[in-house]
Amino acid sequence: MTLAADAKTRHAARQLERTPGPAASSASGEPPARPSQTAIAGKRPATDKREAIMTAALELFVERGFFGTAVPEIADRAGVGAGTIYRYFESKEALVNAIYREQKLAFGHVVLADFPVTAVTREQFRLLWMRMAKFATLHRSSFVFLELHHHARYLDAESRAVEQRMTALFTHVVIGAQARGELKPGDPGVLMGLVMGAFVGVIRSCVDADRTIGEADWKLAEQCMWEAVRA
Amino acid sequence: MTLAADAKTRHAARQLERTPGPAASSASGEPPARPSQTAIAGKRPATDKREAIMTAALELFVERGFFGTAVPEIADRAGVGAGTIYRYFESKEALVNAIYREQKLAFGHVVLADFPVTAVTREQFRLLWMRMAKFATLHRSSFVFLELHHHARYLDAESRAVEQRMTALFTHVVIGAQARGELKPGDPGVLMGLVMGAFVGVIRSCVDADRTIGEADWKLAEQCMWEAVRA
DNA sequence: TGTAACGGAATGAACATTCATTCCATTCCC
DNA sequence: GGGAATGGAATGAATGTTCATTCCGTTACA
Repeated sequence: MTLAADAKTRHAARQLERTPGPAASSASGEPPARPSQTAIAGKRPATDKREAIMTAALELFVERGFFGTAVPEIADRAGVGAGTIYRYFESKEALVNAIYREQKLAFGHVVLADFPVTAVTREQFRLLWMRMAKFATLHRSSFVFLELHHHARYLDAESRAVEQRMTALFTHVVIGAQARGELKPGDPGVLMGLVMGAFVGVIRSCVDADRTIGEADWKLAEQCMWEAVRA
Repeated sequence: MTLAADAKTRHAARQLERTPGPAASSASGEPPARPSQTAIAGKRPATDKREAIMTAALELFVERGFFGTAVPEIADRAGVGAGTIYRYFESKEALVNAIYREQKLAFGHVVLADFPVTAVTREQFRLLWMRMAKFATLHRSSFVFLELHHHARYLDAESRAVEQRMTALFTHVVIGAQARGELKPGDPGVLMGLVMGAFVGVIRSCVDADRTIGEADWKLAEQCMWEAVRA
């Protein structure tokens, strides 16, 4: 079990990508015709509008929620016409799904890149926590966005799959560590919920108090949560 | 400091109620004329419609979110006409605020009633956790609702005040315990965020996995989180 | 000049809220 | 006691607004 878990995690970051199964790529991501794509090099890619739209939408979804945000508002903030959004995304729903996947994968890559599969659990835990902290600090709204849309009904199957793959990876790490007697026994889901929830709770407490989270806060919290889950 | 905290908590549950300050009672809660109210005794109160509306709305807000829920949907589920809702609530926004306050106060009463101010922190912690668990188990959607709307922009000043009063109470307990050397030092907000977040995380992990949370899960989680915050 | 990208007014659907009407428990009058 | 009158509660079709999406005239580029 332990070995399986480690093997599963070795190329963890890579495994988050879409499974190349049947009917996998048509879902709802891309518009009928993606603009320009023109030059192999040079020409600044026309995708900077796509990015502007995604950035604006992400911010607004965080501020007001999905249904609370009007598409023309997104267009305004992105500095494009309302119609332009539909050149890049099939619908508002496709847009939120594209953002979700992009951010979830970005999070996965930051957190899981070169994961030290052979290290002791104490070090793995510290690394995971601190990488999550780094991501959450650098991309605060992205992190809040992911939390907010964690299980929204407008997420499609592919977006849910990205989430599930990530959860599965963590679960294997936890089960392995439990088997080695380095983590408390008990339902792995509960332990992970505890840790992830606590992490979110720290961010939320600081957002609420309009305070920034310092390195010291993160270290304190990390120490606390390690003591929470260690065997 | 310790004494202040204890004194502040002695009648904790009572302190959550609205401060009778100026301009406090006109906000947006009640309809122009509350129906019937007819008999001093006997006659079943016409408020069962009000309750039906609030119950239906709470469920739908949890399922679909505030903006994702249409008022006629609420009316349908409550078994009343759409117009009836406006006899009891000034607007959709007033409705969600009424629900928020009701549930937040209910939570506060369950958790803080007869709080043992003189007990050692270990026991206070266990009691708080287990009472929260009780509330969350008995009123799952109420708890999810409170989490979901924690900082929604459509909450009015009074609703936010209810939330703040509760946070303030907890903060005093934490600061007192820290002063006595029973909890880890550090920003009380971070410690509270850690614990509350972890609590929510456990619930979420179980909702996600479509699993019910047993007494054993709650005890494990409680033990974990005590070890997280104890000095 | 021709082609593709763009903007933003136009469109139709869905929404929150209103209001003219119905319903019914109670009161009043004989 | 019985029948008519009363008025507040309830209703749901109607209303005006807002929204996601489309459409087409304009712009930018090759």
